Amino acid sequence: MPEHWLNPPDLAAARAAQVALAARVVAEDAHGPVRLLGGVDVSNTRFDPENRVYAGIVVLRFPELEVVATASAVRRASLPYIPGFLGFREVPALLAAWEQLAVKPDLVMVDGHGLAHPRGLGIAAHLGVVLDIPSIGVAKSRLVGQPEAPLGEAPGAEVPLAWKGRVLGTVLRTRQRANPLYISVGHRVSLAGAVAWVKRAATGYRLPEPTRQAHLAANAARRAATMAMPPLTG
DNA sequence: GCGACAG
DNA sequence: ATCTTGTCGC
Repeated sequence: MPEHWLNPPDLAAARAAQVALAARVVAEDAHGPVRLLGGVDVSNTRFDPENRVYAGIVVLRFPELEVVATASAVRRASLPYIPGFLGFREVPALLAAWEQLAVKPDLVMVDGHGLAHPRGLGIAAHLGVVLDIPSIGVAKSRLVGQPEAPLGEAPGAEVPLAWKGRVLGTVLRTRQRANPLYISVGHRVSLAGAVAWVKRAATGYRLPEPTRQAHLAANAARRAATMAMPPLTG
């Protein structure tokens, strides 16, 4: 795997890497039975001169949705947050956490977009292709595209997310009176399959359990590290 | 040139 | 993403 797929020298190289990686995305259900669902997320500390990012990964048994494994890792981000280049900022830390995982999941839900990205390589697709594992993008807001029609207010309501005449994902309402989620293919999963998995992992909260638990894990890792820091004196 | 812009 | 407790509404 080319080094610049994770740490490009500049944005031009990052852009080229995304195009190359996007060509490797498999938008079809190419995976075995899913007994273990994974959830990944990253937490940031604001005003941190060191640009540290805390990655959290959780593994849940399906269909029970009980957490059976957790892992976390801290890395210094090589880039600030730039819309469209989130993967380069968070994937390295996620890979470090992945290595710490005692048991690997059969499919992972990522906090962010997959194919619903300007170059078809949101963080979910980025992570999926680099690890070559089934992945799904579960974003809380849109990056590109617009809903093709008004979204129903009932949980389960969904509408295609279109951009430039193409359907890149699905806008899905998982909870009444809560903003919808933006689901898209990450890798080795079809859009229909991605939406189905998110629904199967829904528990009444806005976020599906894998991503919800990953968010908690990432925050826990950050707080633990922060509280371990020696107090400033003088 | 201007506005939009995952986490 | 993050700063932050209680509070209003379903």
